Amino acid sequence: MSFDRDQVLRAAADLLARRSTATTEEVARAAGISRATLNRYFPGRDALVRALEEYGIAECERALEAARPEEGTAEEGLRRLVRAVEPCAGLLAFLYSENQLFEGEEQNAGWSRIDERLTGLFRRGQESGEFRIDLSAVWLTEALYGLLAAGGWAVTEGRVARNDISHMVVELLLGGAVRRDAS
Amino acid sequence: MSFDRDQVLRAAADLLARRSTATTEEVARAAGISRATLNRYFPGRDALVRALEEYGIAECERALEAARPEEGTAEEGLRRLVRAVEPCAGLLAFLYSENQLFEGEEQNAGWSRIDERLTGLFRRGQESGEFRIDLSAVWLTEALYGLLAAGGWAVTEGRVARNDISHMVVELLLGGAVRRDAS
DNA sequence: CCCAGGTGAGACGCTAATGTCTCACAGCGG
DNA sequence: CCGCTGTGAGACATTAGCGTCTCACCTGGG
Repeated sequence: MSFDRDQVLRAAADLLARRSTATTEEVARAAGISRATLNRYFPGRDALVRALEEYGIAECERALEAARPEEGTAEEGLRRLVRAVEPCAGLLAFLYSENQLFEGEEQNAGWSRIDERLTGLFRRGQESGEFRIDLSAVWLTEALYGLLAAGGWAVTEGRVARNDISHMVVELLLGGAVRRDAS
Repeated sequence: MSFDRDQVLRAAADLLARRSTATTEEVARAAGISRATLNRYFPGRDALVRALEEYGIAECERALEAARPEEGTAEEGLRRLVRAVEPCAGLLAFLYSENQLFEGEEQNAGWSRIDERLTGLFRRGQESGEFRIDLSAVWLTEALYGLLAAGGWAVTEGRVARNDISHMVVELLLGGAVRRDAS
């Protein structure tokens, strides 16, 4: 059985998204390889987490690529983006909470790129008059992460249906809870 | 120096809200007591986390008590509630992510009470016509937790100002990002 | 002053998780 | 058939964190 790095990363992401404290032994078993092999390719748990970070960043950038958030209205861009990024909400939730631990170290530059792109989307919406300006673009970005993570966890706990996440997140983020008659 | 349970819990909450993986040694030092004493009163890290859970639940219930979410419009209730609960956003973020780990065990009954009360608030808003009904009350509750946690983390990372959290959370939750002319 | 209770400092052993190493074996190309 | 390469299984040492214990010390009440 030969080693498939991407398949291992996907299995690890699946497991760690559900149980962030899983041991490397469990990760290896979930990936169908031995602990020795896992350590050969990812020397240390940190290396695995870093690799997962790269994987998550790549997924996000693929989603950004597919969603083209700078085309059309900002609202349309955001809708496309959330729909594209929703499949990896669980992984994002894991990385989001994991990031809170890397206190001293500077975070991966990939996140900065993604942050900037998201913040840029919200800022564009503000400048075009679509989005309100009393909520900063930085906060809207942060809120998007938070809602995606909340959605991912709510799904794993069975509180909301997986298929609803995308709708729930984007509708709340855009429109809020208050009911309005006209669109 | 005599033992002050509440002061220890507050110090532990402060520290663990920032670094959820802090060792018991660090917690003891932050609380100004020795590891031995910490272990005398909280036998095991689990016991400490459980005590923090009780503490957080009590804080939430105090906030609920003070905010009286069932009085006035649902929107007013929510505004009062967020303002009252915001001071412990960091602790809530810690407990929120910690809860993801207690897979098998049933969660503390206190959370269920709080969940129900929050869900009840959102449901009341839906029934009175204030809140939209295409976002389930359960999801709105979950989103409130997620936004509070995101706000808490954003503050510890210096992305948004502490004083803005309450406004940011409640405005986004109620009104969303889309700009509207009339109130 | 003396005593009792509580606390801090530190040593000790235990456990889980990890990283490393060895060895056998299977697949594969010569 | 033979050697090479990569993998799995398991043993092993190491480490960090935890829980416990002992003992000295301090402090407050009698």
